[in-house]
Amino acid sequence: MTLKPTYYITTPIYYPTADLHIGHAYTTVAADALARFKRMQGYDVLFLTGTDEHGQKLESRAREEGVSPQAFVDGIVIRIKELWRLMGITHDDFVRTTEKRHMDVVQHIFAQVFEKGDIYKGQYEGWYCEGCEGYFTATQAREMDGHCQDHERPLQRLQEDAYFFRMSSYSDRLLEHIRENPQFIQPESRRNEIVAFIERGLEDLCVSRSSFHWGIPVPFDEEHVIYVWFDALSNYLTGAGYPDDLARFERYWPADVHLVGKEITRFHAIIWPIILMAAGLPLPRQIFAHGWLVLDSGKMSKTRGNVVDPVILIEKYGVDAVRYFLLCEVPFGMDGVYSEDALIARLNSDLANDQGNLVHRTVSMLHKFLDGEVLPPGAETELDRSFRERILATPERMGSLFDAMEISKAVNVMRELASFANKYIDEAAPWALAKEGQKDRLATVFYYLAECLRVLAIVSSPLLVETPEKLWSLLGLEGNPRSEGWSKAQEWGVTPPHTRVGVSEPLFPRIVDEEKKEEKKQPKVPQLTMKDFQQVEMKVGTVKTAEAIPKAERLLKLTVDIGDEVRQIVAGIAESYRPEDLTGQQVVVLTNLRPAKIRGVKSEGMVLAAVDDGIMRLLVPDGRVEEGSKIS
RNA sequence: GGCGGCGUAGCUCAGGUGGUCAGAGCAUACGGCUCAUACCCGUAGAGUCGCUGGUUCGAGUCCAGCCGCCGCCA
Repeated sequence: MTLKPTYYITTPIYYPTADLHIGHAYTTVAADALARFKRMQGYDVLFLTGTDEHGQKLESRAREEGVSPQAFVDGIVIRIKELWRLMGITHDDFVRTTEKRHMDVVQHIFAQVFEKGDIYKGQYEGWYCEGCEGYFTATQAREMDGHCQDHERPLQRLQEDAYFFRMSSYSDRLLEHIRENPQFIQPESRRNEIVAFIERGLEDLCVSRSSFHWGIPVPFDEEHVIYVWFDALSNYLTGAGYPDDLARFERYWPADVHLVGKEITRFHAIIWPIILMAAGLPLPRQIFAHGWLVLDSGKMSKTRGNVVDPVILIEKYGVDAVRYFLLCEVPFGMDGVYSEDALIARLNSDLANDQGNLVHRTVSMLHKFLDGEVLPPGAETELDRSFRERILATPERMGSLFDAMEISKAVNVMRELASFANKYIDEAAPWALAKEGQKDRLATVFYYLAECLRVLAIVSSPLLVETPEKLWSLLGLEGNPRSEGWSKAQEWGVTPPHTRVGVSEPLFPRIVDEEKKEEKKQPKVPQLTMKDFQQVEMKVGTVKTAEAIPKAERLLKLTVDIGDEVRQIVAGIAESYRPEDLTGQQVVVLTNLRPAKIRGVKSEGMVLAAVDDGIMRLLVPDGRVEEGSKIS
């Protein structure tokens, strides 16, 4: 019997009329990150997702396809589960509303609320369109001028028997609950909307339909199926074992958070709590409405053909890049803009340049300077101390941000640590330490860096699914970062001294946009004035001696007579000219170039040559001229 | 139409209760480094803080009006 605290988190259950897009993936990845974080913190997590498989729309979609509704959804659900597998989603249960266990729950609740008197049979009256097979509200009917545009026919006033849920009598209780529990509906703007909505007064809700049959039958009246939202919302109870497995149910219920898209806040923040109150069950602790991933090209829709398929993105960029983008790009409850360019920018700047390169340069240097071994650290300097404090503060800062649902900010804290580590490397300058033979300092710096990478592996584990483990084994550590536990990231000195690191390969390859690369290759050439040009001094010279420079395939060391002096010049022409052919050759020399050492060889000028596809051709005067002749 | 929110550097956005609040990241430019995935580190922006009035010694920060965008209104 475990005494672990529990954490129950849910996603909405998705409507399987078509494959899911990046927006669905966003919700689920966010929930997954939170679930993973809570597990690492030691919570007994129940992470639930699923599919909402009933309703008229599905019934008619299946009819269009010429298959049964069940066969139709079965096909799509397989693909949804495959998507979650691809994205590394770690749900503990997956509720399909067509499962018997769920249908039993819904009928159980419905009957219970009916017996209590909060569901009653009445007459539904409204504006009906035969083409739409649906009712419109009075407001909608007025706006439509009593006429359905889609089907070009007048709305009919229809009446039918239906069951109603007495929501009206719960509005005060619900309002009170919302006011007393500010965390109940988040973010605040959504809560205000909900409060405003309730304050206008709640009507009873029609919770049965008889115009179609693809749904869960009202237990005592086979003519009617239960309203889809009543059906769908109850999945949160099904997943927790209600009502048969009471031990499980009491352990996990009430849910800690229902993560939902902002478009379905109302169902979760009004209908669902009232269903629970009517059924005598505790309310969930929080409904969190997140924003949307909006396309820069406008709203995502099937008809526009701009639906973003997460599977394709994962194939192109890898699951961790896609997850990172989703988690980092959409802040707390706000909308975020999706574009492939934005994803690439994020991947390159954050993952490849900052974090991936940090790992790669650290491990490469460990091999180069310390033979791949993490040695015990020596004395701690001020620089080391601030680095250590920064490392150890990271998990806690990230943790409290996760708890506040500020996932993107938590991601940022992680990024800041990588950035700080890069700065630490620059300031510690291990290459200089190696040159000076400061072995003790070197050992300390790399021990600190190893610890930093260890912590990064742990704190990135809720966000990413492949890279943290790769990093872990690269660091030569035992086990894997996920099972380390969050608190291990707050401990110092966990890396055993003398650990040997593996061979590094870039964790996140940069995505290079070929077009942009071309642009960079050919920068705009600035226009020079005559005055600019007159600053350049070029003279004709004659090569006196020429010899190869050892270990430098392209370079030749020349001595060139430029009239009043003989200069030593290193020229990158060895691939096109043999030294022995150059003696006596006249060349053009840039003589007022600042002297430089190239491969340790002094060079006082530059020999001009044309380059054609790698072939060098020396610029020579068209006829012999005096050494030192100026070029103008 | 009613209620609510937003409009700040090229881009994405931070900026309790009015007075170092004119900022961060990305992008760009320049400088540095050379361990590294042309990477990293440092420095740089004058952006009328949507517009117009007002309150105030002083307003992105409060008030009014206007313009534009968005959310909720079963």
